[in-house]
Amino acid sequence: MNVREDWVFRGLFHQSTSDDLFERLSAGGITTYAGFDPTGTSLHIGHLIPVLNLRRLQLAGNRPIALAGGGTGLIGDPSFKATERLILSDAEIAHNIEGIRSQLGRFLDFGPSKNDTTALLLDNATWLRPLVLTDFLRDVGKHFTVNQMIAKESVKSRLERVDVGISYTEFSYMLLQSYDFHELFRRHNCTLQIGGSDQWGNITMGAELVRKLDGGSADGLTSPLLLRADGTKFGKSELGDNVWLDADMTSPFVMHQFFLNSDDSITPQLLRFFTFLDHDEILSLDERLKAAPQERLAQRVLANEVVALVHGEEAAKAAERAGEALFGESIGDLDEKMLLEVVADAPSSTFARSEVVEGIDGADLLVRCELAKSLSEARRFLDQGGVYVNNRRLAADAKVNATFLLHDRYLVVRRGRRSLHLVVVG
RNA sequence: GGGUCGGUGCCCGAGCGGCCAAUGGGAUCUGGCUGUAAACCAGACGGCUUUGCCUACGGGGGUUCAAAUCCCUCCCGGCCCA
Repeated sequence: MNVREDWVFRGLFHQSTSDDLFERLSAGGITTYAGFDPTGTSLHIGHLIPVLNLRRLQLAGNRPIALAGGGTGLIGDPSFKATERLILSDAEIAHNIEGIRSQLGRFLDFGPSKNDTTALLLDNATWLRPLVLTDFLRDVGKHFTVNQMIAKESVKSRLERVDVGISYTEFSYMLLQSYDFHELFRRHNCTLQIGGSDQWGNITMGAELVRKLDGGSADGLTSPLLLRADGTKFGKSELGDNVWLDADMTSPFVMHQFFLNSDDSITPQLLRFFTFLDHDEILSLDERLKAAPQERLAQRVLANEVVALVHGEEAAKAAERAGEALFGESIGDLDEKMLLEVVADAPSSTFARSEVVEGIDGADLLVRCELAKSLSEARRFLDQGGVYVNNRRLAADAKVNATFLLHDRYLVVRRGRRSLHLVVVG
């Protein structure tokens, strides 16, 4: 497999420390690592990029190492961050690593392999925590000059900001990440670190440390950071939440919708970053996107591919069906199982049958479903025609009674385009 | 500590005795258009028992028929002096 061709095609290549790195990766046998901050119990789609890149390299015959930052997570990476990071407790970090561990197995092959490409998951707490400060300063610190450290772009903003500054703790972060590279080189003959372009400074320092401390040769390879058309960070849902890989935190349906709604401008790049589709297929989707953008074929394929990758084929199909039902045909035609699937992510509440039989005022219903903060607001929504029951617009003066019930016990209340609430009659 | 300018709705920011629930911009929300989009257009944007009433313009007190607007005081922030 020609790794260079693939990475260049996909736009995954930003910078590397060596001209023949791709050729060596194509030949296989290189051990590569990428680090993950255990700041949450789950990875999100932003983390997925380096994970999938590790997978790409594994498929090309190299060994990937996913390094959980159980040690560095105690410090916090200051790179391009505006303010000092919150420090997590030992217990939180240990808990988070457990969550991440189970997710990585979906993407990297940890099983035994003939040519030694078995993935590893390591935690840098293993070697960072036992470090003795004086030894570390003498053996490692000596190889860095503060001059080069303060010259790094990644900490520049923090050094310039007298109001927040940067603590000595965070300033030390780059030494620890460099030390990781040295340990991985020493323990596993790991000679390559990959990451986003914001990690370039940290990566090259690590490669340098490997040379100085071990006399070895180590490389770095970075990918461009993924940005949306408006220049903001990619990966947040409409509500501003991260899109998590954990199905309990972000349902497959929501993730599917997230990718389905991708901007035309960024979709070709997403197809390259987040899927394993071959080049011809991606090019033909690019064409289709240009020729018939309203079909959104590229977005559909993207959404299905990513959800299938993260949650499996079945989940991807179900998410697609759910979306079609919710936005396409009348929701009243759905069978009960499908109905519940479509609204699975919506909050729900239970009403007594008697009050539904009596009839509920539209404004009251909205407030009780927490779709309006006050009766005044609820009336506004009704007057503006922004309220729907079972996907049918509710007249401002209408009462909702038993004739509205689906399957004799459900009401799907919607305010505007996307705020849903399920009422279950008990 | 002295002086001075300021603290207005989610944010910015007008208003400087009645016509102020308070101009304008942004954010947000709803509708229209559309591709479950962007852009654009329209409307809404304190609460309520909604042709009216109540609570609001840093806190408290006062003047007045009437205060976000004037006075006193306290708290907080900027700037200048010490």
